[in-house]
Order: sequence, then C-alpha cells, then structure tokens
Amino acid sequence: MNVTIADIAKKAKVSRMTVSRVLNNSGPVAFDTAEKIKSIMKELNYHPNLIARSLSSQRTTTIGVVIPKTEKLFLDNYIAQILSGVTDVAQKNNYRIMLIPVNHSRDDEGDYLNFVRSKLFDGLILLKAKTDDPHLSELAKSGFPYVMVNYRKFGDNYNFVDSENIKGAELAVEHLYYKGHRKIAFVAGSMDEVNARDRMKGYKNILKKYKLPIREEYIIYGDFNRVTAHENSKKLLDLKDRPTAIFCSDDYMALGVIEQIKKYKLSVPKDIAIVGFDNIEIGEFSKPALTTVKQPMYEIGKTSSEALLALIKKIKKSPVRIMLKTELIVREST
Amino acid sequence: MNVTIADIAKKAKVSRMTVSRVLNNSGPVAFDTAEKIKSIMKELNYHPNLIARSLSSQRTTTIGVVIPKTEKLFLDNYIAQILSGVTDVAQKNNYRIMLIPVNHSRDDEGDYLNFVRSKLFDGLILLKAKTDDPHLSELAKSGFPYVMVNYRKFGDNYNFVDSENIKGAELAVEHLYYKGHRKIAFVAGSMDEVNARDRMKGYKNILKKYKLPIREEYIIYGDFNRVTAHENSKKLLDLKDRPTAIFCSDDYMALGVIEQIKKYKLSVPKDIAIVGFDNIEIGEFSKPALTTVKQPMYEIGKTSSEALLALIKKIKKSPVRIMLKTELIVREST
DNA sequence: CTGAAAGCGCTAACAG
DNA sequence: CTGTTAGCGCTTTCAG
Repeated sequence: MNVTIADIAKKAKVSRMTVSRVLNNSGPVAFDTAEKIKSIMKELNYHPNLIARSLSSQRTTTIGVVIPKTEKLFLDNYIAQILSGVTDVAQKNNYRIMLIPVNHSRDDEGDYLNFVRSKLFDGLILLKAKTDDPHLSELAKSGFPYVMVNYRKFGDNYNFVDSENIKGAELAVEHLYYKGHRKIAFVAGSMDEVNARDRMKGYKNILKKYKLPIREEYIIYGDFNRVTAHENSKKLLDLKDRPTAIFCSDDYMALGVIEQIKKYKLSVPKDIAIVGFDNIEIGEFSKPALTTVKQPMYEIGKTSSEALLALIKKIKKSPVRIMLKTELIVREST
Repeated sequence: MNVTIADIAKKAKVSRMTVSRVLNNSGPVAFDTAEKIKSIMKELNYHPNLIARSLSSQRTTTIGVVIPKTEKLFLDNYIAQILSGVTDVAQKNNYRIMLIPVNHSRDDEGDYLNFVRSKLFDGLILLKAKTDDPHLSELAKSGFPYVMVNYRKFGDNYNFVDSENIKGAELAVEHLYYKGHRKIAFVAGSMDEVNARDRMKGYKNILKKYKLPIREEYIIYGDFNRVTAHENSKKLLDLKDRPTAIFCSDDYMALGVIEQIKKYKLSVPKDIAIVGFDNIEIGEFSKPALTTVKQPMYEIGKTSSEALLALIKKIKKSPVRIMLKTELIVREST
C-alpha cells in the first residue's frame, strides 16, 4: 500500500494531526518535530493523497473550464488563446485545470451543472455560453464561483469578462466606410451568442450614423463556421447589387468568405474588401492578410481566471463585470 | 448541506448500500426498489460526490496530460492537434482530462510523478518527453498506466505512440534531392528529443544514399522554436557555399527560416527550397505555402488515448508500442 | 435481493 | 505546541 500520513505519524511518534500541520503549514509545530517529520516524509517518499484532502477539506484547488465540444477542439485559435490565459494564471496560483467539453446542440448542455454538484471544482469558467442557456441563471443563483467569458448580462449575479464588441464592430465598419465603401454587407454568425448580437449592433450603428440603408439581403445569418460562411456567402456574391465590402463576425468566417470570392474570380480587396473579428493566428498569414478587429483573447482568459480565483478566495464578490478593449488591425484585405 | 446518498437511503427506507448499487448498476436490486430510489434521486436533484467516490473506489476516471509549459501553451498547433485527439477519445469513454503543464527547464520536471502519487489520475499521457528525463524510467517501472507521445524507447515497460520520423525525414530530403538539390542543410532542433534525433538520422541516411557529403556547417542545432531558428539560420545564409535547400525539423522553425531568407532578399523556393515537418495549420496559409512532412497528430493523440484506456482497464499490457505513418505534402516552398 | 461494518486518507474543531 | 474525536460521502466486503 501507499505511504500515508499515518505511517509518517507512527514513525515520528506524533499524531497524524501534527503531520498534517507540517504538510499545510497550518498551526504551530515545534521546529525540531517539524524537521523530523519532514525528513521522514522525504525518506518514505511521501506524497499527500489529494483526493482525500479534497474530500476532507471540501476544496479541490481545481477549476473547470467549460468549452464547446467542436469537431477539433483545440484547433480553434480563439479557444486556444483564451485557454492559454486561463491556464497561465491558474498555474501560478497552484490551481489545476479540468476541461469540460460540452455539446451545445445536445442534451448534455447542462452537464457542467452536474460537475458543479459533483464537487470536482472550486470554480468554473464558461466559454461561448449561449444566450438562451437556461442553466446559466441557475448557476448564477447558486452562489458557486464562476466567470463567463465573452458574455454579458446584467442580472444580479452574472459574472463576466467581455470585450467591447459593439465598439469593435463599429471600428470595422467605419473603417470600410472611410475606405469609400457604401455597400457593406455583414456575415453575422449565430444570433445565439451575445457577441454576435453586439457586433450586429455595431454594424447597424455605423450604417445609421452615415445614413446608409440597412438592407436585409446584405445580412447573412448562420453559425460561426468557416464552411457555412463559405457556402452562405454565395448569396451575397450572386446579388445583382453586390456589396463592395463584407464585415464578418469572426475571422474563420472571413477566411471562408475570401475563399468563395476567389472562386468567383473576384479579388480581395480590389473587388470586395473584407474585415474579420478576433485576430486569430492564421489571419496574419493568409492571402491577403486579414484586416480584423483584435479581441485581446489571451488577456480575456487571464482576466477571467484572476477574477474567478478572487471569487473563490472571497476577495471579490459577485457580480464581476469586466470589459476589455478591442482594436482594429489593418492588413491587406481592405 | 448537499444531498447525499444517506438522504436518499433514508427517504427510500433502504440502506445506503442499495442506493449505491442503483447508482452504479452494481449488484442486484429489486425493480420496484430501484425505480423508487431513482425517482427520489431525481426529486432531490441528487448528484454523486465524485471526490468521495474516488477516494473510496481508488479510481478517478480522470487522465492527466503532461504538456510542456511554454509561453503560450495552446497556441502550439502540434500540441493542439494531439490534445484534440486525446480528449475526443477520453470524452467518449467518460474520462475527464486534467492538464499538467510542466516546465521542462526547471525543477518541477518530475512533478508529474507527484501527481501520480497524489492519486488524482488513473493514467497519464506525456507529450514532448525529453530523452534524458530521469523520471521516465521510474514511471515505467511503477506499473502506473501511461503512454508517451512521440517518443520511442525499447526498454521493458516503455509505452509509446510515435510516428515514423526517420522515414518522414527521408521522404523530405529525398524530395529535395529529386528536385535537383545537392547542397541540403538541416535545421535540427533540440537533440534532447527523440524525434529530432530520428529526423537527423533520416537526413543523414539520404545524404549517404546519394553519396552527398555530410557537412557539419550545414547542420544547425537549437531548440524547437521559430525565433531561434530565425536567428540561427543566418549562419547558413552567410555561408560562402550557401545551401540551396533547407530541411527543418519542424514547421515553426521552417517559418522562421523563411522569414530570414526573405530578409536576405532571397526567394523561396527559387533561391532556397524549404521543407518543414509536422503539418501545422498555418503552413498551408503562409507564403509560400509550406512543403512539409505530415505527422498524423490528431491520430497520434487518439491512438495514445485509446492505448492508455486499454492499459487502465487492463485490456492491454505493457509495453505498448505503436508507430504511425508520415507522409510528404508538397506545396509551394520546394 | 438487502444490509452492516469498515475504511479510503485526510482535515476541522476543540481540548489540553 | 500537540493530541483526540469526528467526519467528509462513498464503496467494498462479507453476511444474511
């Protein structure tokens, strides 16, 4: 069997409690006793059973990260960047990370609540929550520490870290306007996500500002997916009064649209200018390099993680509401 | 307080044991009793405490994944792809994933062993293990279920899933030879990694095969890093007898080298041809698109995960040794 | 088919 | 400064 606290205690001729105190630096222990215990722990190659500790202490020093389960999870650069920020901070604070992929389109959507109930984590970070997720309000009410990433809701206990999506979209569309475009289309993504709605707002704000008509045929709905956008963009390109610029609600969609434009033997940006959103890695390398609105994704992850730890340690109280800045990055596609 | 098995038992007027049996489908329970218990569990919104279950059963249904802690963890497309494969399989088998970032260059290198001892996981997957990691043999001896990814060692209990790196490198270099190149350099990466050594072998094999000299000044050592490769490649470009082709031990380095070549106002592939290794996502989008050796990274992750689960469930026994095929993908850089 | 007893390894709370 | 008692919530083992 494994070395336990009892073995150490026996060999050191003290109680298990004293060993535990040495282990956690909790409570006073005579220097000599402590040294002796430490040396015995080394000698026996003792390592605490963290499961037992968690059961007893009701803490796991683990945070769960709920991510949408997509075909190839980590290949989504948006998620990758946020996870980087989240884990960096967690690591520094000696918290462990458990990933909880959730299938948004299926029954297991509320699964993360079961995980909460199962006492596996001290807190939860949620990526890509849907606006209509009914479990969210339950989570918010429960008092369990959590932070939503890129979500925004001003009810009582909604904790979130979001970026300025409306403003970001405004920057993008206004940039197109400055470039002389008057026929600006929008590939909107899925209206299930708060962010998508915000970007829509920004898009419409600028059209209104410059008294451009909001034309329904210039707005394409779908999901945040390169292939879908690729297909759907035909609707725009087949239009008699074809747009001269397309703002896309994320970079992956922008790439899909650009591919389609090439198939039509049109040129980006000469015939049609494109702006994306997020600033994913390949945007910089694609041809033409993608003009986009940068979300500080790594920062968002970092900030979320910090906020969550503060909630767990009760340094902060709900609601936590943090907004980060977005920024236009002009490259070759406009 | 939370609903526990005891509450259910009390309300159903049975012992906790009977509830536990219903919970796990273990052992016989009268149909009616079972139904009653189930309905009470629903009514009380009961969810088992998984920590308690783990402590008692000595299983966690969690696997740990050891990844090198780099600046921006998930942004490494190699790791991302492997993780995708690993998690997909784990998920399907109802196993959870815990990430263990490890700083290779520091003391905490052996940390993953402490995690093993801490009973947090049922098994371990190791990415980017170093050849000289002294903890590996301890792990192998321990009998604890684990699989190393992209590693290869034929001692008794070494479990690994690797790809055919030697052959892959041969494909790359032979391709350059066919294209007419006789002065072929090699950006080798770090010899700490088995894979790098294998690629070196492949490189030398082809030179020998075609009776080309192995010139030390044509081999650049370093670490697997874009920036380092970028800097070090100057040594090649400054050579009087400059190579006409460079094989790089991974794609990120290849990208770094290409940048440097551009700075020298030389053209890829006209002046210097480049082949990378791995087939990371941006290789397809960079300019020129990167010729590379594809490792089936998603498959590697998937296979590793499957093998690990088989070890955990004792369907398989050590040693597990699996090799996957590599494949040349010719694009614009050669 | 059901239950009782024991224990997984640790920590909290209190007492000395 | 140290120890005792109790218990975290579940499963295993054995007995009925």
